[in-house]
Amino acid sequence: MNAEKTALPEIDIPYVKQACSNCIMRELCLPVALASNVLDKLDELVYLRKRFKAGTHIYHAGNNFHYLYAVRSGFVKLETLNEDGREQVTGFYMMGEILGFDGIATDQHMCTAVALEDSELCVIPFDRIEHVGQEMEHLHHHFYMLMSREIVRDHTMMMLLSGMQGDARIAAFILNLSQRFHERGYSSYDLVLRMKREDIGSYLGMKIETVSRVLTKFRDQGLLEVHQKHVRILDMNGLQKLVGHHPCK
Amino acid sequence: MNAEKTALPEIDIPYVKQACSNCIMRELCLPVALASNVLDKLDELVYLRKRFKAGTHIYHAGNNFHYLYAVRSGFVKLETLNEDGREQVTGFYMMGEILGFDGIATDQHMCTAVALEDSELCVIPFDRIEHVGQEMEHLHHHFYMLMSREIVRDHTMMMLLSGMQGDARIAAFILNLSQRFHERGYSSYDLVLRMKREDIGSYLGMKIETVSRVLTKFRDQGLLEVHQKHVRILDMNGLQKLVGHHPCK
DNA sequence: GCAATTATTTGATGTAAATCAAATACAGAA
DNA sequence: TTCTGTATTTGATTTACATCAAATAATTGC
Repeated sequence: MNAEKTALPEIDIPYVKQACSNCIMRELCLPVALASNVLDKLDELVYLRKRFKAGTHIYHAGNNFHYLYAVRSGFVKLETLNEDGREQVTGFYMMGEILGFDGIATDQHMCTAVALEDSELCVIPFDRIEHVGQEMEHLHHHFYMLMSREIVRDHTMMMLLSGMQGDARIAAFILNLSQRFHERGYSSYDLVLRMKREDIGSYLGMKIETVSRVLTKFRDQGLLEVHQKHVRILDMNGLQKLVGHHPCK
Repeated sequence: MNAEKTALPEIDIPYVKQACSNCIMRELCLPVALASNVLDKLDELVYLRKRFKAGTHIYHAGNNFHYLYAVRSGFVKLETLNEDGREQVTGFYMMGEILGFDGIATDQHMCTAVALEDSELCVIPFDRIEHVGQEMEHLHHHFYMLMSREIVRDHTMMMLLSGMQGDARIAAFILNLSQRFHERGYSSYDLVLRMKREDIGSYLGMKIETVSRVLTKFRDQGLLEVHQKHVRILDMNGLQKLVGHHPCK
């Protein structure tokens, strides 16, 4: 099966046994209140780590669905195939976040996941999650929660796309990244945008020229400092105002 | 707790015990390959039906999360609260579809669900789903599937919002409704739009004037027949071309 | 039934952002 | 280093859509 070439056979090549119990990302990634005997069980579920070089695919639209992927380090973009074949970015994932939920519906991945930089992901065989016994039952709750969170996030994104204009979209995007970095213990003021302007544009529904212009404008207004992929937030409040303060259609 | 007033206490007033095993919507709603003894179990899980008058709320953003709702008849819209307090429609649900997944993430509903016409919903206590025993384990798979489907649908919506312009959005919206009606055994050519133009506009990210103009244009082009809420598709192919044929930004 | 309210359509005008085009900056290879 | 391709920025023009405004149609209440 052609579609399988990328994801499956490679899985057993560069792998390291990885214990969730020792993982610094556990709090964010699988923050189940786990007794230590349950943690051992979890280690059996998440049984390998895999490295992906920048630009390589984690899975392709059409691949059979087997795994969820937890980002340990790096940055991943999700692209959904449009009716007419062109791709659009529908999400970005950073450390501690889990991707792959798009595959459960039809047992085939509906999107393509691409590493934006060299990344390390934990590979979680989904059928093991589904067949955990009674003692691991609250693991189901955790995955329901993760999926619900993704649904809520997508709704927020839909609102942003249908209700806000360029300035507000970029502001919301920057603030969202800022918060996610902050939650992970990084500065909420100094961000590195791992994706290209093109990806940002695709995600936010605007052309790269517009993305560029808005960023320049924000710089001129003293909201941001921009040096290619590095962005420093100078006026967090100003950005928030742009999002909340009726810059809508 | 004020937020609870709407959803909870009312739940036990006008209720009818409803057996999934006899429900005509089961195929679409909970199409688990069920042995009949398992079906009995299911009947215990989905234990009541409730009527909602047009315009009434099924749940409010902020309500504590307890139930999922399966639409038996009628039409429901989902609204998400924006940063600045205004609401935007993020989904429509018709018979056989399940809503409420937005509540799992934080144990509070993040959106508001409103009946667009007199509707009848099956109320599914979510904690029962989560605590089904081994013999009902594949029910988890089914709910994972439903949630994944919602995620995929939202991604499609994001693509539509960020990548297509007015004409294509409306075309995609009509075709989507058409298909969903068709799957339920209704005509895919004669549709009744239960929602207002305003809701359509909110959902598709355009002003009602634009929605109206596009519909008029489609009528003039011979793609549709429009009589207020009733829409008849005259040229399915033409609509599909509009969606697929690069009418994108 | 009629009046009052609400929803929808149609028209004229303004604007945000796409498009077209070209310059500049940056990154990797020879 | 210089060359080559890619990414980003900046400018001029066009366009899709929002906005403003008003007419028409459909609902709702009395």
